[in-house]
Amino acid sequence: MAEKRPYGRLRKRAEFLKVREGQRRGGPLFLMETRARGDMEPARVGFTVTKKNGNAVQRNRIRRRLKEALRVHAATDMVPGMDYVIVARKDVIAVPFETIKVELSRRLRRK
RNA sequence: CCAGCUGGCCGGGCGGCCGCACGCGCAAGCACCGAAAGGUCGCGCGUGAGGAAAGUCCGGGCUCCAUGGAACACGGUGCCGGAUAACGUCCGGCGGGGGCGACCCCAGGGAUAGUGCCACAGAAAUUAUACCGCCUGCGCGACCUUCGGGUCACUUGGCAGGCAAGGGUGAAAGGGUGGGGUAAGAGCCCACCGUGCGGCUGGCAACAGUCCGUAGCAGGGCAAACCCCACCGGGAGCAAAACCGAAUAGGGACGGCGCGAGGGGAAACCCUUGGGGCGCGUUUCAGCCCGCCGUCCGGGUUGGUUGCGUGAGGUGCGUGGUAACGCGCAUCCAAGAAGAAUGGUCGCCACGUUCCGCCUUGAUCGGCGGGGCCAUACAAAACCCGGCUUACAGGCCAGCUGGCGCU
Repeated sequence: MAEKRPYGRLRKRAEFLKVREGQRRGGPLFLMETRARGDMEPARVGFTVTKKNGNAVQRNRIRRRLKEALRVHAATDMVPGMDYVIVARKDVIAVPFETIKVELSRRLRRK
């Protein structure tokens, strides 16, 4: 009842640093870091878009496209008890939206 | 119509579907997360990036800290007057420069307060100077001689002196033009122009003047070189600051148990007291260690809340002012995140661009129809305002200037 959304967000620097200690999954468009917390609470996800990816407008757009793709398509692919950090690369801004959705889903399901 | 100048404005629109943040209303359970503080979950409605939100270059509000005054140091500003909370901003003037003009540009105090710098070229660059040149005299050459000199030549060179007009160098060469003057010249003298100083007139002032007097008058630049003069300036910043407030470690107080010493008692235990322990011979000095439990207090980290948007506020009208702006009245409330909301996707249209065909025209322009492309540029609030600077696809409006044409 309290939790309606199927996943939460990472919001604190300490949480992000924790995930870095976990498993890393490379691939196109972005780097994915994952770590099991050891409980069965809903999955949590965070986005990292560094300054290398452009000015504030471009960084915002990258984060929002990833966020939206995750929400509409890949939310159910995440496993409870896991934390995910998605480190974006510049291509995310130009690639078709469909590509992001497919790639997100594929990488999340990979073990 | 063409070319241009100035000022102002916009910076896509409409609609599906799925979402985000905040506010308000209703609803909600002894619900959930959390140690607490506090937060989360439903439905509806409303609101939700910019002209630069940017760079963080100035100025102010606000917060905390500091603070007796003054001077010095350091930093900043720099024609005058005004506006303002304040400014390095704005407005109106002044001066200088550019443009036919509308108009634009200026880091625009002081270079006889002092110190310093100025490459190359040039004779000389701030105590100015004399290369060529100009002028005078001497001398020299040839001839004659009564040995005193005379005549011719006047060219080249030499020596002594005078000059600063002309040439040449340079970013800059000691006012300019004309005349007098002189061997030749020079403010050496004169007239006019220019300049400095003093006065007068106008202006609050910067400053101006076809006015008067006075000085023969010069000394180029650099003060974003030091400097001088005048004025201004406490420091740090919303990660400011205030409040609420775990565990653990550490601090303090109190109580109990324990430890050492002494005393009492048969013992349990009670009373008094505070020092005691460690090292391998001992003593001294230095060093190190001194427990466990409970309650309370204060500080304080993770965390949370506030700060946080009614303000130097917007709009309209009136009014004072050349203007910046002030005043009065009415009216409106308009983002508030915190790994950071304002989005994703689709459709239609506008706008733009390009191609083709037709019409029109001398040609361009323009009009109509159809197709393709892009779906815009720059750039996203981070406590809040006033500015400056920089970036920007495309477009609109107003006023003005100079041409050309027509009436």
